Amino acid sequence: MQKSLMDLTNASMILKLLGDKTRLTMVKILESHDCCVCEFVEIFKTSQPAISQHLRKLKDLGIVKEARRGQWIIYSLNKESEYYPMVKEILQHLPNQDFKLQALEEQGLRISCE
Amino acid sequence: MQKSLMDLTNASMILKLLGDKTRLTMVKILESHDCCVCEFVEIFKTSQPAISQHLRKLKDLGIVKEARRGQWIIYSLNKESEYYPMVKEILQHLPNQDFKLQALEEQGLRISCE
DNA sequence: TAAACATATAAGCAGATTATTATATAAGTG
DNA sequence: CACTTATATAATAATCTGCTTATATGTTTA
Repeated sequence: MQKSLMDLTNASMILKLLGDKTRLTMVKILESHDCCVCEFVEIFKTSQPAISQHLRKLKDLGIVKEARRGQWIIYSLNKESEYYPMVKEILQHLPNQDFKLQALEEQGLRISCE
Repeated sequence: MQKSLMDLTNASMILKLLGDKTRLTMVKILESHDCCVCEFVEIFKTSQPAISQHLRKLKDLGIVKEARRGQWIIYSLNKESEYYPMVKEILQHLPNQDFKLQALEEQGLRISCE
């Protein structure tokens, strides 16, 4: 069972990054659905800059990537990241968060980004 | 492939705990060998209180456990922890750190705790 | 092109984190 | 029992983190 090995410096950086409940939840959500910033703002009931800053950190280490679509910027998991294998395994220990996006949909708030 | 599920609050706490290079290395070392505090002090070239404090945090969340043996306190991974399954998987992505203990042995510093 | 919307960046602050120094506790030894 | 060794705890200082407010950038639309 050989797994992709990463050095301890990088590994601890990634774990610290995921060691924040907001960011960890973001990444878990992105595991099943791409999302734009405004959706995260709704989900986490926090300010847009706070969300942007979390996403920036995730992007800086290559965990997520962004793609502009009109005025929205859609974030997704970067499955090409050298860290993705470990991240994916971690996510498998976490409960699905789809209900959070479903709640948005019921409020009609998800449509805004489609 | 159902894994042990943990809630996001606890998961982020564990990841934050492991998101420190010293602690992550400690846990990786403990994966293959029990260790006492004085060995960690040698390995990390840092102060004894700093090591004690890292171990305290790991112990507080149940990642490691301690056992007194004479004047030494031997730390080991707590495999009964509800978090152990995830921790174990994370460790599998990290390079073996046995060489650190071997270096101690060559200096005759490991014997002190045996 | 001005206004509205979505997002990013910058600056500043409060709370958390980690290391250090000093001291306390506990066990072993002469 | 004094002394040494191993470890823990407390207090403190320096650094880091994450949030807020304010503002800038970029896109769409009237």
